[in-house]
Amino acid sequence: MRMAELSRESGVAVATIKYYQREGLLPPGERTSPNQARYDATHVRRLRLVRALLEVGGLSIADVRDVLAAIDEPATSTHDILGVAQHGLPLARRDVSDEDRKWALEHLEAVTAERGWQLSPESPAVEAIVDVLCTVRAVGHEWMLDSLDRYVDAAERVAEADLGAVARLGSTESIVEGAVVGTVFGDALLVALRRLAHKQASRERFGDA
Amino acid sequence: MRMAELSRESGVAVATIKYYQREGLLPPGERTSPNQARYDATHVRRLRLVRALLEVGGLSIADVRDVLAAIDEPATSTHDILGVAQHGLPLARRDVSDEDRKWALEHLEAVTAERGWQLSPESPAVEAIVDVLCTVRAVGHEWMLDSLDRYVDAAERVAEADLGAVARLGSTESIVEGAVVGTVFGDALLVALRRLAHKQASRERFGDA
DNA sequence: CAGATTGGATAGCTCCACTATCCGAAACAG
DNA sequence: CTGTTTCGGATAGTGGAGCTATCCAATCTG
Repeated sequence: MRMAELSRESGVAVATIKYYQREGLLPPGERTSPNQARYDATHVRRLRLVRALLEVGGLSIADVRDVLAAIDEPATSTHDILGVAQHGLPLARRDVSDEDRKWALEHLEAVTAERGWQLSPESPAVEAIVDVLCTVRAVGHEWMLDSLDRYVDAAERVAEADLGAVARLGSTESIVEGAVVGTVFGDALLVALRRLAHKQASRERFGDA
Repeated sequence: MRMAELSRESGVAVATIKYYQREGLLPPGERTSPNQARYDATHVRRLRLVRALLEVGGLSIADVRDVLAAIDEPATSTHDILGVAQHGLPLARRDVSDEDRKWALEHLEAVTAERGWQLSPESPAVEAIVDVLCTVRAVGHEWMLDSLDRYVDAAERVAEADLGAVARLGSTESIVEGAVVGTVFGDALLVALRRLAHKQASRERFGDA
């Protein structure tokens, strides 16, 4: 297929496809002559993934480029597939004071220790959690920490499901793509489900007014 | 306090504070003369909340304005406090075909029915979930649906914790602010904890390589 | 062969979240 | 009281992100 068909198939404007090519989000087509190229189903698929990461995942163009680079790497050991998937995925960050950071880390350790989790305070995930906890305190809503244990519990459960799902993927296809997709869209799914669960729990607790 | 001190106290540049005032994110100070004003601790607090919603919550200026408007409304019944909090909070949306939408809704109903959840297909949360499910299918990763039940379970658990926490807030102060803060920062917290849980689960499953 | 389409390069657009400058009035230091 | 700062308010400008539009010569299509 050529540019126009790729555009029709994927629902992305021609000019936008060209832009994505320039930005390295879409590999070049197979050349048929010095200034003509042909595309195939892999390009359609990649384009759909790019749009999904941008729209649902809320990633920036640069984030998408990093994530795709991870996907296109030859698969590493099963153990760090999720690590590779996480590498390049953004988490909200903030600067907070060292005292605050220490305070938050202690709280986090308090609830993860009993589960035997090993925290490396330098890891992006821990830093992001610490940032959120500090922010919550800064706006005067420390009470949220009371629920931290339940949050950790919920995160543990979905993570187990995620690991199981990824392990079930045959290693023939791109497990890494599965891990990335699962991570990004899993976030969006979890957030939306939480909203729905709020409504439901509120209905159960306070009746149908 | 006056502008300079408000700026120092909150860590936000004077020009930015003026911008937030223009955008309606910060109420005007108390006038002491036709062109002078005085600010107090409520302004510092509000400013910190605005920054937190922007940076951690990833909200736009317009979203923050909507959320603050909800917070400043006189409190309604306990039942729909979370509804008010949700109103104005964004969820990723996409356009998908009606067939896809129907397919996703059936899957969602399949796992929520046994919990006795009532879905209104028009609600933002349901629409967002449907969008994500359709997107997951569009990029060829339907296997994620196998975990949907576990996700719903996790969402239900955190929602219960959230409701409990909000109910524990005395009605004297702004419960609505608590609900908004809990919703927005709870999202960020859950997402970051999931990343950490992935690492931990991967370590347990595949050993320490 | 005529007209449309292609890949590629470049310039421009809109939106967003600030940021900088200017002004005349008020505050403060001496 | 005087001279310097700081104030609020208004207006214009900045830089980045994510496209979008235009132009070109080469190539494909009927």
